[in-house]
Amino acid sequence: MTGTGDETMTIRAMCEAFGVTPRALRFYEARELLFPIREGQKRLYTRRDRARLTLILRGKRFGFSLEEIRQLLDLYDRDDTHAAQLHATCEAARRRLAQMEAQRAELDVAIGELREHLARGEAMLASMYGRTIAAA
Amino acid sequence: MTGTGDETMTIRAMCEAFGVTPRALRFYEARELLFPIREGQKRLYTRRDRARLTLILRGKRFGFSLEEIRQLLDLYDRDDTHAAQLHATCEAARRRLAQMEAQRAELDVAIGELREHLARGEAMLASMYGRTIAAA
DNA sequence: AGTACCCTAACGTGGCGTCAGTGTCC
DNA sequence: CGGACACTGACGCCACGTTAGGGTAC
Repeated sequence: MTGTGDETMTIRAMCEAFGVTPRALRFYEARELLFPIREGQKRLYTRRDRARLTLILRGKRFGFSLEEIRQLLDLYDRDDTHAAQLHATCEAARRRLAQMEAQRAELDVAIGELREHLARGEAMLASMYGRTIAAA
Repeated sequence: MTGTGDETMTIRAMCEAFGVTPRALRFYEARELLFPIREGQKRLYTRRDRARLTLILRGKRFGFSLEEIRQLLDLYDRDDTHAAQLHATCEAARRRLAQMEAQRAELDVAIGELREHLARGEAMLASMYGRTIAAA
């Protein structure tokens, strides 16, 4: 057994379970997103840390900053009914969703432009080298 | 007259013409993307700098790093026929395009997931507050 | 003398990666 | 004694923003 027999996990076990690096977990702790207990110097991650990390990684996939995620997690802790927390999370999600949709629109434009530029560039190359490449 | 009467521009004029900050122009110079001449301490930007800045900003919209842009600009300078440069640029464009398409796909997935989460969250809020909000 | 513009130098941002050096356990 | 793991700084990355402090020209 790596641990003491209870439900805590070492940093290594956490990394394997969640697919993150030790550096990332320490970083989240420095930013006050995780609060592992200490056994001597070593960190031990509890169920609570695991739940928080799940939410952290989900938030990251949606493009929330760690600071935003921290604030939502804090709300979650302070709110027993989770009503206010849920409300705030939905608001944040709506704002973030709008950003992501705007970002997708910009990305679509950029992709379209780059495709055009690329087509023109390849056409120029073809005309420079003769028609040998045009068929490829 | 601000300048010496030739075709150079001050940093201020460049910023207004291209919609960038002085800090950005100095930064591009530090990274060797621009080479304005000096009149005393002041920078004077030539036609060449303007042409390069146009390409820099275009490259940035496509998500190229400044280092990648610098390499392409350097090729452009060293290659009189621009054949090799055009070839390299097209290769870089193809790679970048693939990245952007992958990013778009990920973004689509994330948007879909976030919409689902949001819908569930709003449904929970509605059930908590009764049906008063559900119709809104 | 003010003020409008220019300059350099250097730190801050976000999310970690990557050493460097030390400690602990087996 | 070696090796695997842990730890704490602290600097590096990218593309600048933002002071801080000083010069120069009108």
